[in-house]
Amino acid sequence: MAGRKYSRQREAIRGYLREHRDHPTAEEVYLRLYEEDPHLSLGTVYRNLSLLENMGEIRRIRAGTGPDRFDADLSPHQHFICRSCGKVLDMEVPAAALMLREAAGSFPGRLEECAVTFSGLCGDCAAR
Amino acid sequence: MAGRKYSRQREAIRGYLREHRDHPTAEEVYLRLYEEDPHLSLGTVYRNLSLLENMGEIRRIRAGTGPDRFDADLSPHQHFICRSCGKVLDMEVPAAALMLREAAGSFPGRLEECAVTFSGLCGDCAAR
DNA sequence: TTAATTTTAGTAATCGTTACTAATATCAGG
DNA sequence: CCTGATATTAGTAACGATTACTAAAATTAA
Repeated sequence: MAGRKYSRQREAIRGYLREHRDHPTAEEVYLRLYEEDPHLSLGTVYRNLSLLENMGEIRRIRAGTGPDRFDADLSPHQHFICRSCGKVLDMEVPAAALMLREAAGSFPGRLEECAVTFSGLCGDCAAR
Repeated sequence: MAGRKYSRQREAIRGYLREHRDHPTAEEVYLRLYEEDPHLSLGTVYRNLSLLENMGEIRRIRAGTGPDRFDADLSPHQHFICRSCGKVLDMEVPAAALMLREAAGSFPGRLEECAVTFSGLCGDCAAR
């Protein structure tokens, strides 16, 4: 598999993301796994998150501001980021697929990706 | 108008963005205006771009990777970023408005913005 | 003209992330 | 089980984009 070797650290990162679907940042993953492995390095977390992304095992969510977040849920969905509390919520917006098709039709190149990110106030924050 | 004073620098930045619709970065704006005003500071450009954004006069485009870009075109449209040459193109995707309405309908908070960014290869880069 | 307030230039600091390097871990072949 | 080639790591330094700081200069209302 392309000269890739097993790594305990990568396995832990992969496992953490599969169990925690709250879109953690690299640092959040690091802090949590550091508790069980005090020799873990932040750079290792960043490197493996990028690796897992390239392998197609996880998705990177580029929050408007602040650090990137990561998601092991590969099903087609979008994200909402609350501008007040920073929470990231999953969104199901079927029209997104339609939009990609509509855009790809008239585009004179290769349209590969489409990042959709909603923002505003989440239910909790809007209640105030 | 909210205790804001005139500034020659801000006027130059506003003017540059209105005349150049190629989605320049803060540094590109700085380098170009620096030629006419060798005392201009990069921090001043960043500060005024954020100010103009908050005043609703320009839009900030968060490119996937790399620095933010700015756009004085406030009409509803989306952007495409070429992953090969970095060029930013305007896109007209009517379904985007539909998507926002669809999402807002079932959302239990206040859905304010919807950032859509396409990526892939532009026409020129795809030709190779 | 004056005085309050905003803005600036210049620089330092911050944040998220990537790059570097020597040491360690994995793993295929003998 | 060794052994060597290669991948991976920890730790730290460096990086790019942006923001924060501060004293000086510009704007503006009275």
